[in-house]
This record gives sequence, structure tokens and C-alpha cells, in this order.
Amino acid sequence: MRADARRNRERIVAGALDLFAARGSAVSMEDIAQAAGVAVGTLYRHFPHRHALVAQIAESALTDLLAVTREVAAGRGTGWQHLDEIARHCAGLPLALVKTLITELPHNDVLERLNAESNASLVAIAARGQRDGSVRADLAPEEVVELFSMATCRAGAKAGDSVSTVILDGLRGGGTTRATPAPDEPRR
Amino acid sequence: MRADARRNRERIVAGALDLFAARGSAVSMEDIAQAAGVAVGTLYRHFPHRHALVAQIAESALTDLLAVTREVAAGRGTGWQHLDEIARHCAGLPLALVKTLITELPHNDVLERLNAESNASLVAIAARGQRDGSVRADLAPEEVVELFSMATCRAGAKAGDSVSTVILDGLRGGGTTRATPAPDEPRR
Amino acid sequence: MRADARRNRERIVAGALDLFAARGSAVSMEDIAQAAGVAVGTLYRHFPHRHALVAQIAESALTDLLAVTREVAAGRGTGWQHLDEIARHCAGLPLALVKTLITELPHNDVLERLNAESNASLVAIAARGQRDGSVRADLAPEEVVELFSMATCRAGAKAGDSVSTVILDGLRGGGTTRATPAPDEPRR
Amino acid sequence: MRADARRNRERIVAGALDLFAARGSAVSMEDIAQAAGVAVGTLYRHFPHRHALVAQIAESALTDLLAVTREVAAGRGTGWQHLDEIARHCAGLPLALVKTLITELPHNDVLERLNAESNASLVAIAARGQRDGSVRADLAPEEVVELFSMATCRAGAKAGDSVSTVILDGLRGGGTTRATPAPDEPRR
DNA sequence: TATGAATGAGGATTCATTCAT
DNA sequence: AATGAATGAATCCTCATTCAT
Repeated sequence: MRADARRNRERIVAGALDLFAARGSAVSMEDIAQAAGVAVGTLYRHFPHRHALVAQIAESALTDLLAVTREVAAGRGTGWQHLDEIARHCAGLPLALVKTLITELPHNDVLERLNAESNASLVAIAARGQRDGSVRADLAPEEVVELFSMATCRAGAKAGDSVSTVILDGLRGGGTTRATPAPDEPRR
Repeated sequence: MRADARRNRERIVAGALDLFAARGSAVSMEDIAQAAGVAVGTLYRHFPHRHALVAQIAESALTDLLAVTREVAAGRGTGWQHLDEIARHCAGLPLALVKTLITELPHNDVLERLNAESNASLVAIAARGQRDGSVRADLAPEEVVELFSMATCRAGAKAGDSVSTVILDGLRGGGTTRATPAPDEPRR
Repeated sequence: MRADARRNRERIVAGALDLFAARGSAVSMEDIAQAAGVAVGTLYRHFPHRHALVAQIAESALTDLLAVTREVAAGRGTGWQHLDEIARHCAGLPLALVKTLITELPHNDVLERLNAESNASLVAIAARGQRDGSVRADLAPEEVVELFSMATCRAGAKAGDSVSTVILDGLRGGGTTRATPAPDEPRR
Repeated sequence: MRADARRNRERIVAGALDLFAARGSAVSMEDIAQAAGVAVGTLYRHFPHRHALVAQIAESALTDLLAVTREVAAGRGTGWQHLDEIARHCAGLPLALVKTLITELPHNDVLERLNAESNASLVAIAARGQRDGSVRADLAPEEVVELFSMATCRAGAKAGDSVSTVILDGLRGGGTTRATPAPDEPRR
């Protein structure tokens, strides 16, 4: 792929993401092209139809999520610490947006698989956390992940904001008091 | 209003709600009319444009929410118990759907007001709960309400499902250990 | 016909005329009914369809015009005086509006006939005027009538306004011959 | 603009003008597109809505009128000769149609201005004609222009037809005074 | 390869007319 | 006879997609 073609493709994806975030998923292809500084024809050269573009955006985010998840999972620390660290990274990903975008997509194997794999990874982390005592054990690991996703996929989620923190803390196991912030982590 | 007209109106609203839930907010007016068993003209007689219909659906749900909130708030019990009880009622309301529908609506004073009032009510309840010790005090009442809303506005939320329960439990105050169900409150 | 029915019919016609004048011919039947203080059903009881209503309005005006024309023609005076007098009466009739309304009507025998008869009457008057010397003789009587109609069917025509007067005066016969083309400006 | 696009645009405008003339202003956009040999989408690419198309048609005609008016006014001859020459040119313009089309347009600054400028030009010409004696002086110049417009904006006006000629002649000044009111008919 | 014009199916909305109350 | 709700064809307009330049 020529350098300018790659650049165009990247600008399209980035511009579309911004537009979707700013004006909802009902943005027209024409507007997306314009935001990327190209003509519609070019947009369609890169993405044969709208779904392909949306899917690409989703795929990027989910791929990043999966990568982060696996990377963190490969490191050291308790299960809860892993969840917490992944959550921090998630704040930089447009997961809330992607979640809504996906709902208007027809069935898509790639996304399905990415989703399943992230989920499997997270469930494994949760389960491990429950075994190492860092994650509360009175929930199914899937429920832990669902709560984790809620903290992570909220619209305006920022790394370490109160609401995420409360949920994350709520997932902790053990006698350690749940939500009280550590002295050096003042609640915002 | 004539009886048949009211019946039609109700069938339209109910049918639209179902369709939106089943197929997303991009359903056509034609389909909505058909689902209600009327012709488009009838749909438009009751709602001069799509926004009016969507707004009506949102208004109903928010009105119900406000009513429940106030009714419960007027009863006895701790702040947390009130939140818990309201949450149970919310499970019957299409709040998750309404939340997404509202985003594609132009500014709407009525909805704005309903939203503000429900919120104010809930914040008051949260604050009261913090004073009576039933709600954890290390959060701003607004944050409590945000968490409450997350539990309440989830897509498939059912009264008393694990995830809601965890979040609600996470809002508890006091020495009592958070998530462990009290003997008389079996986790569902 | 019951008294209230006749009253309704009259209010409908009068209201429609006003609305057409104020907002153009594209007014809806609903609006016309409302302006008359009745429901659409009643409007349709009196006029089986829109065309019938419009035709009725046109018919009224043309009938009035014909009556005036014949009445004046039966009196004494020169041809030009008759034209002048008819023109004064026309100022009270919505002829300009009716002229435009008629264009959107399908073929209509009654209107056709009324039109033809008024025209015939006017042509006769013009011809008589040419014989009695009161109307300029260098035009076909039909052309005289066309000019007369222009004076008479203008949008804001008022009895005796300057513009009408000029045209009417231009139709005068007599020794003064302003209308004779100068030698170097041959009449086409 | 690409050659084919310009050709389409021109065919649309020309076709629409013909259709309006033939079938009134209520022609559908679909029909207009078909008459121009394009699809509706193309029609809308050139004119974002019906009003824009109608306005374009009006603008063309009024622009032509203004150009003619100014061009003629810059030449030599008496005021009346200028009016007469402009009238000849007007016969080629769809002024009658445009006049009715304009009534269904929302406020439009460009058209407003064009109208005002043509009018101002014509009024100036009329006034000059009154000073040079070629235009009758017993009318306000605005009234002269109104009469001029009547001659010029008639439905089937052809250059130099009798009716126009009579009106134009009626605007002449000079010693012969057919327009002098009879003593018992004071001019208002 | 990029451009942007053209296509046309689809969706919102209007309104003349019909019909149940 | 009046009312006003219901119908549905017709119209405007949008936008994903295709294609000529």
C-alpha cells in the first residue's frame, strides 16, 4: 500500500471515530470523507461499505483491548491488580462508543472472536483473582467481568474516576476494606 | 379523546417501544405503524413527527421513574433501602432503551425537567442515606446516584440480578460487610 | 337546506376565499374547515372534493361579473361608459384570485360557459363602443376586452386607481389620437 | 464544474421552466428530474431543495431583466424609447411565470435585491422620460413602471403584440392628450 | 488512484378523502 | 348532519453506493 493511501486510511478511521463520538452513529459517509479530507470515492476504496468502516473501528478497539488484556495477564500481580491495570488502559479506548456501534452491525465473525477472546481472558483473570483471594469469590467470574465491563465501558470513563473505582473496589475480595482509598490515592 | 383513538395511541407507543427494543432506534415509521396495526397517517395524527413519538416514550418512562422515586422516598426506611426498592421498580421500566433514545432527540424541556427532578430526588435520598449511615459516605451523593443509575439502566437489568445487587451493595455504608448477603436477603 | 347548513356553507366559501387570498391556493382542507369553524367532515358534506369548493368560489365571482356586465349593458350610456362602470364594480370582486385558482382546476363546463358569456357581453359592449365612437377603433374588440380585463383582474386593483384609469383611458376613442404610431415607429 | 454536471444543471433548469409553464408550479421534483433526463438525486445535488430550484429560475430571469434594463438605459434615446426597447426584450423572458413562482418562495434576499434594482432602473428611466417629454407626466414614475410591468409580465406576451403596444402607447407623453380625464371624471 | 457526480431505493411527512362515532 | 379519527397515495428529501472523468 502506498504511503499516502495508508495515511488516508488512517485519517478516515480516526476522523470517523471522532465524528461518531461527537455526533452519534448516524453520520453520513460524505461527512466522514470530508472530515478525513478525502472524497467519498476514496472512502469507498478503503472500505467497500459503511459496515466495513464501522467494523474496522470496532476491530481496532477490541484488538487493543485484547492486546492490553493479554499483556497485563502475562505480567505479575494478583487478579484484581490485573483487572485494575487493564481498566486504566481501557480509559484510553473508545469502548463505550464501540459497544453501541457494534449493535448496528450485522453478524461479524472477527468481532465476535475478538470479543470472545477478550472475555475469555478477562474471565480467566477474574477466576485467578478469586483463587488468589484478590477478587471476591461470591460471584461467578462472568459476573465479575460484567461488572468490570460496566466500569470500563461507561461513556465518559476516565482512568481512576470515582465511579470506576467504586465498582473495581467492589470486586475486591478479602477482609481488606473495600472502598476506602489508600492515603496516597485521594478520591477525585 | 375517543376510546378508539386512545387505544390506537397506546398501541402505537407500546408497539414502538417493543420495536425499538428489538431492532434499535432506526426503525421506520411505516414499521412502527404496522406494528401498531394502524396506517402511517394515524401514527402521524397522534405524533406529529418521529421525535414526538420518541419523546413520548421517554417521557412515560421518566415520569414513571419520578413517580416511583417520590413514592418510595415518601415511605419509611433508610436511604439505602429506598434506593434498593426504587431499583427493583426500575427493572420494569425501559430505562436503558430510553437513555439511548434520548441521545438522538433535539433539546426537550420536558424531558430535561423530568430528568433533573428524578436526579434531584435520588440525590436527596442518597444524601439522606449517608446521614443515616445506610449509604457509604465516602462518595459524593451524585456519584452514588450515578452508580445507582448504572445498576438500573443496564440493558438486560432484572430486579435483583447479581450485577445490580453487587453495585447496590457497593453503595452500602456502615461496618456491615458489604456484599455478603444478610441471612434474610438471599442473593438471587 | 337547514338554516345552519346554509350558514355553514357560506362561512366555508367566505373563509376559503380569505385563506386563498392570504396564503395562496395551497391551503389545506383542514385549514379551510377550521377557518370556517367546522370540521373537515362538514366541509366535505358541502363540497365533495376540493375542486368543487374552488369551483364554487370561481363560479360565484364569475356569476357576479356576468350579472354586473349584463345589468350595466342594459342601461344607458356609451360603450366606454359601460366598460368604466363595470370596472368599478369589478373592484369588489376577487377576480385576480379567481383567475389563478381556475388554472388549477380540471375542465369545468359551468365556469367555461360563464367565462364565455361574460366575454361575449364585454366584447359586444366594446364593439358597440367602437361604433358609438367612445372606444378606440384601431383594436379588435377582443383586444379591448383583454385590456379591460388586465385593468380589472390585477391583484390589488381598487376602483378608480391610477393604473386602471390609465388603461381604461387608453381604450377611449375620439379625435385625439395618442395611440396612432408615429410615422417612424410602425405598429407591428 | 465538470462539463457533464453543467450540462445536467442547465437541462434541469430549462426542463423545470418548461414544466412549470406547461403544468403549473405544482410539478413534482420527480417529474422535473425525469424531464431533465436525470435521477432525483442529481436534481437535489444541484439544488438542495425545491425552493432553491425555483429561486434559480427566478434569479435567471430577473438577472436578465436587470441586464437588459441597464444595457438599454446606457444607450441613447428618449425614456419612452428605452421602455419600449426593454419591453421587446422582455418578451423573451418568462416574467409572467416567474412572478407567480416567486409568490410561493420564502423570503429571498437575492431576488428581493434584483427586483428592487430592476425597479429602480425602470423608475429612473420613466422619470427621465417624463423630463424629456416622451413619457406622460401626469403619473408617478412608479405608476408608469407598474403599467410597463403589466404589459411586460402578461402570460402570453409577445414582442409588439397589440395589447402591449396599447399600454406602452398609453404611457407616451406629448401634446396629444388622450389621457386627459373628461372634466366630470377627475383623475384620482 | 482520487474525485465528485449520478443513481435510486428508502424513509419522513403531508393531505385529500373516507368512515366510524 | 357534524365530528374528527383513520387511511394511504403522493411527495419531498437523504444517503449508501456506483461509476464516469
